[in-house]
Amino acid sequence: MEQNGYDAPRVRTIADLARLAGVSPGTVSRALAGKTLVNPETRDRIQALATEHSFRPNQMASRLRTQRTGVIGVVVPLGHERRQHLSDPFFMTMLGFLADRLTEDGYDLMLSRVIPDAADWLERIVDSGMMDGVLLIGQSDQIGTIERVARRYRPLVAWGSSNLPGQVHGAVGSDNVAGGRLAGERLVARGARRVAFLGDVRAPEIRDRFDGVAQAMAAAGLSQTPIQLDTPLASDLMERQIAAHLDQVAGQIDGIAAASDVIAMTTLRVLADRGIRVPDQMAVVGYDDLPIALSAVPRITTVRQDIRRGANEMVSALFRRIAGEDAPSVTMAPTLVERDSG
Amino acid sequence: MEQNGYDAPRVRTIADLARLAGVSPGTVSRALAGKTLVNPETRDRIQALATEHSFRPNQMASRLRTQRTGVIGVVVPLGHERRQHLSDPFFMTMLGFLADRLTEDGYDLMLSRVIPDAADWLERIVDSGMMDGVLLIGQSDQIGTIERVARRYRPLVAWGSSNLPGQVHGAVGSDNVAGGRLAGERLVARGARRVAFLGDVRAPEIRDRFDGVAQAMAAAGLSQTPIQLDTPLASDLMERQIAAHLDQVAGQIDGIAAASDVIAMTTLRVLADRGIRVPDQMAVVGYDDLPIALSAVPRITTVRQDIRRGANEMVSALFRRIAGEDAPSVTMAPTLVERDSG
DNA sequence: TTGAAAGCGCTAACAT
DNA sequence: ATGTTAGCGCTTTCAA
Repeated sequence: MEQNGYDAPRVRTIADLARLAGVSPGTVSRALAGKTLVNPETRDRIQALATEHSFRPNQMASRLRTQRTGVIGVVVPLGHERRQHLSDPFFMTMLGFLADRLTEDGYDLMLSRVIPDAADWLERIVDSGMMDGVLLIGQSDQIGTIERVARRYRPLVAWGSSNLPGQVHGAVGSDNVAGGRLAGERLVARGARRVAFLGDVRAPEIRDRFDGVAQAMAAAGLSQTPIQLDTPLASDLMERQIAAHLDQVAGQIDGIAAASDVIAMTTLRVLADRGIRVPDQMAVVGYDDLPIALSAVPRITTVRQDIRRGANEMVSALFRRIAGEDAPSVTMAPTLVERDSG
Repeated sequence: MEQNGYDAPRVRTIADLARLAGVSPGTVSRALAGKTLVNPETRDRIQALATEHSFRPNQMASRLRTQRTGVIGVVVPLGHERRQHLSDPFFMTMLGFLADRLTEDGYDLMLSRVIPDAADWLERIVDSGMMDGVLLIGQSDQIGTIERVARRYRPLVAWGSSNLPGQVHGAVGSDNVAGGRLAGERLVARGARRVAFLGDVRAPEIRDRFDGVAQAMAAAGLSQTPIQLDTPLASDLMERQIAAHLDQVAGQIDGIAAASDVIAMTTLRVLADRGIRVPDQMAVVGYDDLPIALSAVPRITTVRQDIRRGANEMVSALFRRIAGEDAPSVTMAPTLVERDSG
């Protein structure tokens, strides 16, 4: 079509198409939306015409009119850990599952990576009029902000804990204390008596994991609390930092609880460099159960969070909230995946 | 504010705010946009009022009016490999860098994961009127479609090769043949004489890498072409498949070129299970240089693609195209990162 | 410097 | 079953 060199003016609007079809814009709108109140014949004719001219209605206009955007905002707030990059495997895995699910349900996904220095970072997002709902991956240290906004903006669900009394925003998360306990118990069962915890406890979920490990140690009658050692998230720094930490506590520990599989994997790497055998001389337990845990040498024993299920729960809760229903917070139980590292 | 229990009706529109300020909507619009043609005093007064009522203009309306969306679409087409999940580390790393850069430049990022079964999947996206430009991560087997759309839709840049004669869409990629050659040369230098290539050559970039490896082998005077072995992308399947492959060619090969670091890492895992020492008995070279390559045991020798730079080049090219300028395709040279696995 | 008014392109009453 | 009309909330001429 349009091979004559005299291009017909491009069909850009419903009005254009209506003129071409000899009907009114309203009819075209109905026909394209597949509504029942149009004569099947006109509907087909209009749809054919639309295809022929590869016409697609302007979404911006449609969304302004219907006040329904078909977009879900997925926001990653980077609080205390500004250096953290979006490519963190946990975020990415979560994001992947969210994208899968939202796409299936016909929603688009708008991604924002925000460093919450402006006090109204979340307001800016929810009040932009650009999305039907917002999903937060991680609450970081922004629970106050999140609660404030959630008080008046319902379709908001966050990944993270829901232990706040009277909490109004929907939260989906796993029980990090229980997860930490699982890790601690495993280390004890493997004969560890003195363990180090690798992770930055300024993040509340990491703090919970640490507490869980400590509880397990105490329950086993070990008087010492775990040695907590910070780890930066950036991968190049992480290895050096972990190496420095481990050299410092060399000989004093026989077990390591890592706050994530990424940390665990880097730890294995550092231990291998030092000729320390895992798990014989040092038991290592990870957290998350990302695919890399399975490909590491040795395979990483880890506390599994069901990220796919988490993503699905988040989306389901959000949809319920968009529909005006209530959606309770959900806390999932972590499980221990026993492999070879500890 | 609004603590009296009689909430003032929420200020939702510019008209609301105008009424409150005793000016016209036009003036509010100008004031909020910080335009110069408003009296500084009225401007400040209006801005203060907006802050007080935490008013934020509706983006949908603004964008419809200005015909500028501030949104860049990032699209991952999953062609021949439908099972591939968005959480593929390469995609995710790329996405992370793109998000960083786009956020910096004040754009929002709309993510679509499409399975291109409908012939007009890309048209649907670019004609939605929802974005100012589109970035494609990977061309999959959709070059035809991409070219067709790019012919009339300029702001389109894809990650991938640009070897098509007369290619009209902008492409940013690395030279996969050269990369494959690098891998092959390294294996030869390490004493490998008979190598296997692990990767699915139906993807054009993987095919190029295979060809590069083959070229290197030939240049070294080795008559045998590499044995090509398919690998599924799903992580659980991948390990079993690789194990089966390697058992089948056991004893016949002394080097492995992996199409990605993920494949390389899984390969190391399988070799460790079989007690095959790397690199002494088997040299392994990866591709991409993802963070995991550095944490693997042993550290993976790999062909590095500068993903961060790639992301930046893509965005820069896209912005130039949005501005109506021309942006040539760019091909980056891969480099060899020598580590321990091969 | 500000106001009035005309749309951006679409949809949904309402009317026919 | 289809047409007419009035907006969605904003920006931007044009006029004052």
